[in-house]
Amino acid sequence: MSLDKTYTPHDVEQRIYEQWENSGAFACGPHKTSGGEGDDAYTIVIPPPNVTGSLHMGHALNNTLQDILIRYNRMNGKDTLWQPGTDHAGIATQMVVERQMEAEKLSRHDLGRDKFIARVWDWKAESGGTITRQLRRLGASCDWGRERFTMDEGLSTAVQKVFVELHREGLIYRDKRLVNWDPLLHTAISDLEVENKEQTGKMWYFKYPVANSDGSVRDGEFVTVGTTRPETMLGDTGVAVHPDDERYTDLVGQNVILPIVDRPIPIVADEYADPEKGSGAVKITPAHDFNDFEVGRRQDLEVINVLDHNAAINENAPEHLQGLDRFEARDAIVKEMEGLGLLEKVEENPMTVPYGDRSGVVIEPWLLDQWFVDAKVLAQEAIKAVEDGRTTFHPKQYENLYFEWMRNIQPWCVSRQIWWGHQIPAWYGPDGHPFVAYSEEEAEIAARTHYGQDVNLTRDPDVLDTWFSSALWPFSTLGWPDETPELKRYYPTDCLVTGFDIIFFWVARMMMMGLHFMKEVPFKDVYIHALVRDEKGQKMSKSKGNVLDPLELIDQFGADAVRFTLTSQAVQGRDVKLSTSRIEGYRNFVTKIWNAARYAEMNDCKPDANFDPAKVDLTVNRWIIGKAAEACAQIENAIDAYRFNEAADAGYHFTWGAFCDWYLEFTKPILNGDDEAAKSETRATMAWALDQILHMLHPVMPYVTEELWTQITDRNTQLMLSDWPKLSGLESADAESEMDWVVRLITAVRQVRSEMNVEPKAQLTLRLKDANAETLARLDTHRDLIHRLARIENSGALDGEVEKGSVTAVLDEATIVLPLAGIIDVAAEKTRLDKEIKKLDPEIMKYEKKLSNAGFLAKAPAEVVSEQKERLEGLKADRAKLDEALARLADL
RNA sequence: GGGCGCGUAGCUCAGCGGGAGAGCACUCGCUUCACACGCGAGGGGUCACUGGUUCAAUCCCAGUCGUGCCCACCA
Repeated sequence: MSLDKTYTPHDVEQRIYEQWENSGAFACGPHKTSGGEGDDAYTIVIPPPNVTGSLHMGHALNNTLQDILIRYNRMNGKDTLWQPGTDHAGIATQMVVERQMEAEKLSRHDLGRDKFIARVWDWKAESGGTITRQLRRLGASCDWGRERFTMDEGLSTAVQKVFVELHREGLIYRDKRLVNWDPLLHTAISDLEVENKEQTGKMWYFKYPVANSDGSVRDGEFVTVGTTRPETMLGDTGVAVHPDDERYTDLVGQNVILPIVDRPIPIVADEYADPEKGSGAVKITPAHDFNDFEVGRRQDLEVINVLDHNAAINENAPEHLQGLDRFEARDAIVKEMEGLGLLEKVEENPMTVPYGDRSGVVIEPWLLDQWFVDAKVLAQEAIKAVEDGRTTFHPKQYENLYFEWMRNIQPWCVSRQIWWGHQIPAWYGPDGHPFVAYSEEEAEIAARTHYGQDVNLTRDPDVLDTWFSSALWPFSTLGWPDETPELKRYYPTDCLVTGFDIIFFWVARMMMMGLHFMKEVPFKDVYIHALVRDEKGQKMSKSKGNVLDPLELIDQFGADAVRFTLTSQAVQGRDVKLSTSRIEGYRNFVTKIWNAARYAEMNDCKPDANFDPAKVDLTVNRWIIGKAAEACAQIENAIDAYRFNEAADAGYHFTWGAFCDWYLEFTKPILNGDDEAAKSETRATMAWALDQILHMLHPVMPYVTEELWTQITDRNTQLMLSDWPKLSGLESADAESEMDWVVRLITAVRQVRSEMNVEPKAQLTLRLKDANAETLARLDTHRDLIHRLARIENSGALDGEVEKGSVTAVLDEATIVLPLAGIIDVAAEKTRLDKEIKKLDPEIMKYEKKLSNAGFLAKAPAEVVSEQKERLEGLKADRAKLDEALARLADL
């Protein structure tokens, strides 16, 4: 079998993936690699994508990084579990299905709850597999046999148990308070689901007439209040002034008449009113403003709700305004106030307006009975766990973000007035008393005890916030509340890989729930990666329509190229901006690897099981082995520190810069020669080095490496299950310095050739002047490859004078002499030398200045001083040789 | 109003107390027996600005300007 001339990812990827998956290679369990015992577990739970979703760039980055960690640890002998699954995404999914039904002119209420939910399940069955198929295309090595869905039976049991237990502990409670109401979706949402947007709005100043004690209006006496939402004035039940505000001292305790409504409302003294702002008096609308609600509680004000669930004016308002939409009502009220002569002024006002992140409409604070989680209590241990390092964030600075939010955490409103989700396990008696229980039967028993007789119970129609079930993901997917072997083995998980945008939504809540129910952190490390943004630096989102499709890129360039690009960009704390040219560049890298493998194959370089990299003779071979060891260590260190870009870099540079650019060229003379022993060692070394490359790059580029692994050998194994290289100790300093010299010699000759416009085909003579014995020995050892790569036909030491018409270059103690009589272009050579000198002189001055600085000599570490001295001497010697060369040139 | 981050080659970005780097783009030269998705050579940067610490600052500190994001109940 021989390798195809070109690598076509499209043909290969699907086949390879099926082979992996069908062989059971993804499955967890202590049966993995050939060498590893698999004693240590390594676990990652996938951030479950929305079941409605399809793969976007953020997923691609997120899952590429997880796959790197998983594949790397799997190769290192760990029993790895990458737990996959999807999220039911309550509101998002319900919206998708409702939108579909709109085409049939159906609402969910036409169907009824049961039928609607059945329809969502149908939809999930039909298109719920999209994203997991797409993750497969990316190459994700998840244990698909363990795939979970947040509304699976087992996970639903976990949700129920958590709700019931937290309720019994008093950490979930029902409360009537203002919540963020989405008037389009008709549900409450949590604080986090509200997006505050900067806008320029208006501030209207209304005059409220002051009333006499008998209720009549005092002529010409008003209290001015400002508002950005005039429609809420219909629900005003008070006006607050600061207790120390002397302007209003006399009015406290009296009433104003609320215009339009003609209701007397009290003027109260409350520190909430800021004398500095506006008139110093503020209207209080407890039913429609979070602050006002608090003031109302303190001041015992009436709470009058004037909006219905659509945020239209309801029956508590004057008849002529009822039924108007909130914004229509706003206009109408302003107009009416103006007509009454009670509009003092209107100002432009910069403000932040709350929008629902799903619906995109303005959110209304609305008074409702809802279920709340006492996050303040649960946060305590979660804060501690990060403080004491049981869980560590990478990069570390995200811990601040976490702390800040956790320390100021608010009660978490978890009930949602939608149908798709986990229905809250609460039943109400006739008087509305709630019974939280595992089943209706249990609730009935509790009710019987409570009421002393059988009563009819009604189940709470609400469902839980989607993030409630996501918060349990690290243990619910492992079987909790059952004490499964998996739970014991894989919890706590090792690393959570996610974007900073869901630290609050998800990470924080997993920490709270994990610690509360498992008594252990859900993950030891949290790796926060950057967001993949669009070219304007904006977050990609479906609603903005600026989403790039990773699948198209995979089609175009292959999954490996896309993965490598994302990895090379995955720098801690910096956003990823994708450019096609970059992906193209790494697609070329994939091709390069392929071609290198083809070359090895053509030269009969087959892996030899008996090859021992510690026992090779030839310097070139020891050199590439040492380089492989270095690269491998760099990759290990990089992955261990979650510096993915550095891992990608190290692999790239070793493969292309060392192996392809130099090693394959270095060894051509050997492979074409007739020294059988050298040939055989070199073949084995090349095959070995290529093997190391396949291993090292596998976590990032699984497909091409696996394909080559299976194609270039007849070993019946999978690369993904083979052992990570253990190369420490194979580094070779002497081979390194020797080959480095060869590289510099060749480069120097090439430079001269290029700048002198020497005919590319011309074979030159090379002489080394003033070369020491070691240098001459090196020339001798590597003569063949030097001749080949620098196009030299004859080389050796130069004993006499440099002959006229030679070009020279400096290489350590020696001078490279290239007799170019007849070819040399004097002017060009002078230009070249001048250029060199121009580069050197400022350098020399810099070091001279530094070394003449007494402070430097006295305070800098000795090794720094001597190093700088050496550097200066080297530069000076180079400079002297350049002068000599110039002098010789003058003779011509 | 708080908080976090960023400003390094034309573009996208690494690096970071003692010799300025990569990919792409650009220039020149190559059908060199793996690869033109290639090979070789090259041009290009007061490392935003100002001040401080230090023997030494692109790197540490302070401030300024520009820019991005997160949080916040500002009538």
